[in-house]
Amino acid sequence: MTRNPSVGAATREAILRRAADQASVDGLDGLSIGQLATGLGMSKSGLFAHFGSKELLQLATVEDARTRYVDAVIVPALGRPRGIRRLDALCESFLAYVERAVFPGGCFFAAAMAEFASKEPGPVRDKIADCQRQWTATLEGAAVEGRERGELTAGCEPAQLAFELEAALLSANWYFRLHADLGYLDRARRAVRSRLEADATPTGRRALPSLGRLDVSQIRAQAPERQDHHDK
Amino acid sequence: MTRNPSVGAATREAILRRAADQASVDGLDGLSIGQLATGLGMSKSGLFAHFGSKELLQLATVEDARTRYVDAVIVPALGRPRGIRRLDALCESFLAYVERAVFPGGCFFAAAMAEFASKEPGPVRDKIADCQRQWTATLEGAAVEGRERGELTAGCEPAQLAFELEAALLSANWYFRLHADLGYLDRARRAVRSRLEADATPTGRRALPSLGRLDVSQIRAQAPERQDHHDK
DNA sequence: GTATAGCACGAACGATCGTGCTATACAAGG
DNA sequence: CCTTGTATAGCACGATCGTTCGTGCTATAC
Repeated sequence: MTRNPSVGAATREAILRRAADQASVDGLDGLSIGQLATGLGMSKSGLFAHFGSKELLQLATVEDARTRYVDAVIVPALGRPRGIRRLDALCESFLAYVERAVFPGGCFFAAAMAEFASKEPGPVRDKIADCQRQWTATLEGAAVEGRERGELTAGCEPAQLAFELEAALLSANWYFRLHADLGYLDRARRAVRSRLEADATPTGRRALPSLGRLDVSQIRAQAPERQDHHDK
Repeated sequence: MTRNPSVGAATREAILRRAADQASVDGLDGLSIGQLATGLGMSKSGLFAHFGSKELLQLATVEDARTRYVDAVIVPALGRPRGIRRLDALCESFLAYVERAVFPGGCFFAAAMAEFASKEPGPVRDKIADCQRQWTATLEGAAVEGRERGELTAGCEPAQLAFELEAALLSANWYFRLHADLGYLDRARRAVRSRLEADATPTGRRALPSLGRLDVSQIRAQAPERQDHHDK
C-alpha cells in the first residue's frame, strides 16, 4: 500500500463534493461521469476507477452529502438546549442552509427524495429514504424532549408536529428555488413559529427566541465557500 | 388536407398521456423518445414528427398534464361553495388525486417543480413555474373568498395560509411516494384541518365537514383506470 | 385517374452515456 | 535496483440519446 493515501483520498473527496453539488441541481441520475471528470480536469476512466460503477458513485455521493448536511444543519443546532429551542433551531438551521446554498441546487436531500420517491427500490433509493427517516427522527426526537420538559403540551403529537414543520421547510426550499424569492423562507419561518406556539406551553413559549428573527449568527458558523448560485 | 384529422390527433393524445405518466416517475428530462415510442408500439421517428423537438414534446406534455390536473383536482372542488369549504375541498381533492395515482409517479407538478426548480431558465421551466403559480393562486383565492364571507378571520393572511396548506399537501405527496405509507396522506389531512380551524371564525368552523373524513365519493368521480403503481 | 396531404416507418447521423482493458507515472519496501 | 501497489490516463466497446432524411401508405380533392 502507499504510505500516503491522501493523494487518492483528496481527489476522491474533490470528486464527491462536486458530484453532490451537481446532483443537487441535475439529480443523481443526471450525474454524468464524463462531465464530472471534465469539470475536475481529469480523465473519465481515472475518475471512474475510484468507484467502479455509477451506482457506487451515487452511493458515495449521498454519503458525502449526508455528512455535509449534518455539519451544516444538525451540528449547529446541537449547541442549543434540548427541547423546543433545539427544535426551533433545527428549523432555522435548515432554512439558513437553504438560503446560503450549501448545495448550489438547494437542499440535496429534497432533490434526491423527489427524484427517487417513485423509482423502483434499489440501494440508492433505500439510502435516500434512510437519510430522510433519520432527519425526521431528529425533529421528532427534539419534539419528544420538548414535551418531556414541559415546553410542549402533553397532548401534542411529536410525529405530526415534525411532519408539519418539515412540510414548511421542504416547500420553502422548492418555492425559493423555483421562483428565486427569498420571501418563501420567511413564510416558512413564520409557519414554524406559529406551529410551535400552537403546541407550546407557556413555559415553552417563553423559551422561544423573543420576537424578531432567531439570531442566526451562531448558526451560520462553518459556512462553506459560496457557490455560484442562481441570481437571475 | 386530410378530412379526418382525428387519426393523428388520437395518437398524439396517446403519446402525451403516456409521456406525462412516465415523466411523473422519471422526470421530464428522463423522458426518452425511443422508450416512449417502443412503449406505444410505434417508431421513434414517427413519434418525433408529432412534436419536432424534445423540448416541444416536453411543453406539450406539461400542457396535457395541466388539463388532467385541473380535471382531477380543481374541477371537482368547484362543485363546493366558495370560501373555506372550497378551500378544504381543494386540499382533500389534491390528496385523493395523489392517493389514487392519477399519475403513476404521484403529483406530476410536484415532480416537475422539483426537477426544474434549480435548472437554468427556459420555456419548460417557465411553464412549470406558471402552473405552480396558478395553483397557489387558486388556493389563495379560495382563502380570500373565505375571509370575505366571514369564514376566516379578518386578520388571516391568505398567502401565508395557502403556503402552509400547500406545504402539507406537497410533503404528503413526497413521503407517501418515498415510504409507500398512506398514513402521510392522513397526516396532511389533519394538518389541513387544524390549520384551517386556526384561521377560521366560528362560522367558518361550522362550515367545515363535521368530524370524520370529508366525503370523497363525489370527488373521486372521473377516476382514471388504475395504473400499476408501487405496492412493494 | 391523378395530384396532394397527413401520417408513420426504417435507416442513419454524430454525440454522449457507462464501462471495461491496458499502460504509464510514481512512491514505498525489500 | 527491483518489486509491488496505487493513482491516473488512453483508448475502445456497445448502447442509447435526439435528430434528420427519404420513402411509402392511405385517404381525400379535383
